[in-house]
Amino acid sequence: MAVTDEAIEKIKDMIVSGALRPGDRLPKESELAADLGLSRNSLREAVRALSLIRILDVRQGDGTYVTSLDPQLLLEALSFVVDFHRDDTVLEFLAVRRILEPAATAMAASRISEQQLDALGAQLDKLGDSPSVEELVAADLDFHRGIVQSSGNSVLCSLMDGLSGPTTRARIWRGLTQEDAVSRTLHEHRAILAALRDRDTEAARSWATVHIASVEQWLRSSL
Amino acid sequence: MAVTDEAIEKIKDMIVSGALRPGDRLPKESELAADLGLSRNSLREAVRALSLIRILDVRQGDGTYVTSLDPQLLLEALSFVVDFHRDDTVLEFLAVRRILEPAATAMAASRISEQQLDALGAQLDKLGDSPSVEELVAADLDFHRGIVQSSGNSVLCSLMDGLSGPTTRARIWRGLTQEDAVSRTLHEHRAILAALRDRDTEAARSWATVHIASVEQWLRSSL
DNA sequence: TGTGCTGAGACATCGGACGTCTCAGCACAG
DNA sequence: CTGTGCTGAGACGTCCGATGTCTCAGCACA
Repeated sequence: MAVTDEAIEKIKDMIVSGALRPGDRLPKESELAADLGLSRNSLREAVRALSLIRILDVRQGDGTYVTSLDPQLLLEALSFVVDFHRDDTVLEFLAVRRILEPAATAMAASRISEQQLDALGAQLDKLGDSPSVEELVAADLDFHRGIVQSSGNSVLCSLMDGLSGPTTRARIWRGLTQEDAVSRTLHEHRAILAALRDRDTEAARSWATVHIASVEQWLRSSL
Repeated sequence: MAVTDEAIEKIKDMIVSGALRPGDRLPKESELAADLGLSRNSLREAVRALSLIRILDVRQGDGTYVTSLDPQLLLEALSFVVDFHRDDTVLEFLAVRRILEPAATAMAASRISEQQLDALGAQLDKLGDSPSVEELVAADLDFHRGIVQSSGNSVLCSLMDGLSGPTTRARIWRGLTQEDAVSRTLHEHRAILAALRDRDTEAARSWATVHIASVEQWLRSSL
């Protein structure tokens, strides 16, 4: 195995074993390189790789630190990966979302706070009836993220964020807005919100399913 | 932004835009470095980072290639990230699995081939009644992977693989095997298989839910 | 025709030099 | 005494050039 790969493993082990804890600072590059028995250049490749997936945080002029290792942070890397997928696998991602989103929405129905409900309502009101594509994409993202956050599972939240990130959604919406989908989407959002307000778990789940399924159906017919 | 980060973005763009396709070979390091306007060392950091998450495949003495970009390959990186999570978030990962696994099992019920069913049955028979921990972990992984593969959604399959990889499962099983969980698990596996044989979507979904929930319950009580 | 050698090309690794950035600590003005 | 601004040490950022190692295509020979 290449020395850089070894270094990646060793740093990983140091963190997993607890020798390095979240927020800890690593020895300076030259020291760490000496400890692990490789050159600074090779070590830097390892550090760079770990920093791309948000394990390490390098601050020029300061030092290198272990990140908080929050699921939220680590799963962010997922969206980077998802960006590489082409249209033919978008459907599969959407199918996964169709499984997760209704479940998350149902979970939220029994846990969401009045405050959150009001925030979601205000957001829908602010959007109006004929938003631009960018506004709609942003609002759609915010709306669903707000709900999933209320599910109380941060892993689930980050996963959904990664799976249906801006890029994916934009790609879908680019075509979708040409139909009557805009008003239907807004209507469905309101229905979901109403179900949440009623604390109606099953209604929330069903509306979320309908919501995703309608997108999926459109996408399937247009590919 | 650092030159290396720019390079990562540029290489990503080249792939996403289609200038570089899966399987394509990149220009040699020195050339690419010159094209992107940075040194070979810095470029190498970018390449290493992208190879860690399976976007690029570097072969010493040959060249650097774009991988197949299969969802399966890319989501492999997920398990690397999951390894960093500590016990307190394992429950959240399990909760996500509790959502996905029943859905995947239900999907498999209507699509799985006779051949696959026989393979799963043979695997269960081979395991016997009192397997070792390692055998059980491996068998458990294989069993569920086999089912999820039959769901026909490769993204779902890779995602599940990443979320409940060897490390996570081993961690859970280490404690779980001390109880009567072994025989109960084997029994549940057989029940799931029977439901699949009957093409009984709902029974399959329910057994899968029960299966995960029992693990979750044990885990929750022992933390 | 098949085997084995060989050299070109590409990645692997290293060590050192220099630039840039951050932060703590000191000096000075208010 | 307090707050501002400078300054220098330390750490990361970047680059260069040299050398080692590996892969593969192509040639020579049996």
